Amino acid sequence: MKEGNILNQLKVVCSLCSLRELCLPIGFGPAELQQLDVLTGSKRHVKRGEYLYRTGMPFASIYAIRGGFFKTSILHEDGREHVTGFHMMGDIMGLDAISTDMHGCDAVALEYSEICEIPFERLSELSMTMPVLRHNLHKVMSREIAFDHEVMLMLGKMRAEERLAAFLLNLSQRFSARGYSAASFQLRMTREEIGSYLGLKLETVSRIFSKFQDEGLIAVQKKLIELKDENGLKRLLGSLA
Amino acid sequence: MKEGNILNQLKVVCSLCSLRELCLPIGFGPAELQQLDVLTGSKRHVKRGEYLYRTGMPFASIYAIRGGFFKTSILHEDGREHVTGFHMMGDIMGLDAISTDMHGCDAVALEYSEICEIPFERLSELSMTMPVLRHNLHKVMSREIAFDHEVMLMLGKMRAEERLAAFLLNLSQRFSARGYSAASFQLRMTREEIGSYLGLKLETVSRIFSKFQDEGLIAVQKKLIELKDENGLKRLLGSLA
DNA sequence: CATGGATTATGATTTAGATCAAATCGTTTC
DNA sequence: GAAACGATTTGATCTAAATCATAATCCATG
Repeated sequence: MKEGNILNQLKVVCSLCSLRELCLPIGFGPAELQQLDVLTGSKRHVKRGEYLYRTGMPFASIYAIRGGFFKTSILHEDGREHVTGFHMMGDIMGLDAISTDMHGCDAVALEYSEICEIPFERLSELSMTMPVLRHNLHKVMSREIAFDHEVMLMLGKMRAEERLAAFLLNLSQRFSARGYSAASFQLRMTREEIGSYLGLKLETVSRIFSKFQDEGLIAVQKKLIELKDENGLKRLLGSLA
Repeated sequence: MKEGNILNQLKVVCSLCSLRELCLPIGFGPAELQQLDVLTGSKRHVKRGEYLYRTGMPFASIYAIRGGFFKTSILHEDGREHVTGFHMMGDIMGLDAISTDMHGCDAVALEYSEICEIPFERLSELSMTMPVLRHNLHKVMSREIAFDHEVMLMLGKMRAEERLAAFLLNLSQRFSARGYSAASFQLRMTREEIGSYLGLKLETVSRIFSKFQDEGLIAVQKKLIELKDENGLKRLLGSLA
């Protein structure tokens, strides 16, 4: 890792740019940064409720979230909708579309959001000459695969309470990694959307929030969640029976 | 798509090599094929029950299955195991490990298998100068992400019978794509492993196999499955209620 | 700021699938 | 080839979460 020191210096340089720091984590030289600027030129904002892309639309770009909150969901033939993920600042969306050249899910903003559009073909070409960029792209895709496997474990093996605990802890950890409070945050999605993501019904989500509150694990006020006993939630997760 | 004709010719050239055709789908020139041969030099065989890799082992290579059958699974703290996938000839395993430089799941051979080990760093470097290889690598990773989302929909929204139907149709389709019979195949995994993958108990899997048989949808003889009414299974999948 | 449509909370009842239990079938081992 | 073990099938019972139902609350918009 001879590059280590240089990378650490650059970390400071690009600390203000969420894309560089979070999406395609740091490690570029000044010349490379210029190229990246060209790449990430196209910024867009998406209003609450607006679709960033829809199933079936031709794929050309992936999207890095600069700020805001999204959900992605797939639609089954019979009309059932399943929320496949919630995405926040620094996350990259649209990676699932590369294989088919067509978006395979819908992406909706759950609040006013700003994204930057990254033409995938250009990114791929750039990655040719920029080993760090290439590595980061692979890392981002790989992380999504690994995370999806965790979600499968959750959907396939956990009980409702465990799913909710895992969900809250994951949200907390992600907010925390972005510099926001780990203990207190605003939910951007409805109980129904949480339920859809976790394979539960909204009533079950609501009931368990109430139960967690009664047990002193969290405090719920509509969409504001406070984690009162993080370890309690973790214990709930790790234990059998 | 000016490359189209060339690619089609090459398709024939490498039609005998499962790796080239299926894993990193076709599109290489003769010179590039030589380089690929260097890359894919390391072949290994894995006996039934043997681990190809385990959670926590350092990541260096991804693995292309030349023949045989694998399952991958993750272990929860409390001992619960969840099967995250079944993998056959042409599939690539280990992509989830790139992000952490460490394998995040176990890969076990369910029958005698042959794999070829692809040092990821070298593949990544090669992809620098071989646009088609680069594109295919991205496609393979993207396909896994998209497929995982389908699995989430299955685990989160489908009833037990629908999951089994989806599972059987997916297996059938994959065998078919590899030149085997779509209508008749041998299961390599136990009812318990199917259950683990689908978020069901082995008794439920067994009961539904029996039910499907009674309804004339399939014929089951231990591990040999015959799809008697593919459309019936598809109907089961697409319908509400 | 009033009105109507979402969203949430909570209770009563139902049900799909889990759990518990036992018998059968297969296959590996000694 | 008998013993032992694992895998499968099938039945009876139980339970976690779904469904149905109602009320309360929120909040979006004219």
